[in-house]
Amino acid sequence: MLSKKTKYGIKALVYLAKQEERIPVQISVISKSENISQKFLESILLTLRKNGILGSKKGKGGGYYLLKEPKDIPMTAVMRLLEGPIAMIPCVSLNFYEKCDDCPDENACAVNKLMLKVRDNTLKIFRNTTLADLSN
Amino acid sequence: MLSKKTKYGIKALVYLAKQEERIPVQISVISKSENISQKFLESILLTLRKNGILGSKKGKGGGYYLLKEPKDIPMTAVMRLLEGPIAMIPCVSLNFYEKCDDCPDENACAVNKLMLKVRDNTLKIFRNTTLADLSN
DNA sequence: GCATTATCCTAGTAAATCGATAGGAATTGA
DNA sequence: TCAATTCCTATCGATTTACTAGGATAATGC
Repeated sequence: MLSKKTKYGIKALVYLAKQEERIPVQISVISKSENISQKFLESILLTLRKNGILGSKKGKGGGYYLLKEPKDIPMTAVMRLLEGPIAMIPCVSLNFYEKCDDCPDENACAVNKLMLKVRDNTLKIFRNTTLADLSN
Repeated sequence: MLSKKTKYGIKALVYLAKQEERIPVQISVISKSENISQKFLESILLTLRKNGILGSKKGKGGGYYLLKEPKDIPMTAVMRLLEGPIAMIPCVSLNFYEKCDDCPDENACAVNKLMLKVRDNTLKIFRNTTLADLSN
């Protein structure tokens, strides 16, 4: 299940991508437009900034803005930041790999086999979708 | 993230599918073979039985067995039973649809658009994969 | 400089979900 | 009757989720 954090984060990014110019947009503006709790959105934008997706400016006329062009922001980056692993199970994750306690042999595991297929497909979608694709 | 419930459920089903004959297998046998807590597995097999995937027999020589041939059990059924929705967000779910509170127009929603694509792909995999495919 | 307007940062918290566990009732076979 | 097994309900600690609170910090404009 996609968390609200990720959902709101994507919506905010799309909102920023749709702006004509890359000038700072205040949290309050985005939160009102997208019906997101302002304080919650604040924490989400903060992590996006800390991880190089957004830039920010403090004080009057401040706010958040995209650091790159929307076409250069793949959804893999956004998903991994906000949601965590793209795989449904750690033993098939590229970036968050972990061995299963109960499983003696991954190659013989049916769950591994199935979830690997799912991950491959999902990954392909997120890799081939950028913020630009979502904001048209 | 795939829950342990689903993971264990799939493993148990694969174990049963691999049996030569459709005779009852005890919970304790499966739990030992697959390294699953017996009590937890018990509750999982119970829901699989209550939903027409497994049959059971009580008393000595009792246990659980598949009610259908592995090739006739698609992963969609198993996933929906144990994990719930296949979609990552309710607004693109076929069997567990729910409208988003914050979203005035689904068709204009970027998250909806993206997650619909993911669901389509994942669904295709689960539909085309049966228990038989996993137990070879 | 000082007030205002914003982000920055750390904590906390209520509710839900997860991953079990406990304990006994019901049923079956020998 | 007894032992083996599933059936069923209830509970529980830990973790995660979706926020909220409250102030620190920085930039702007007068």
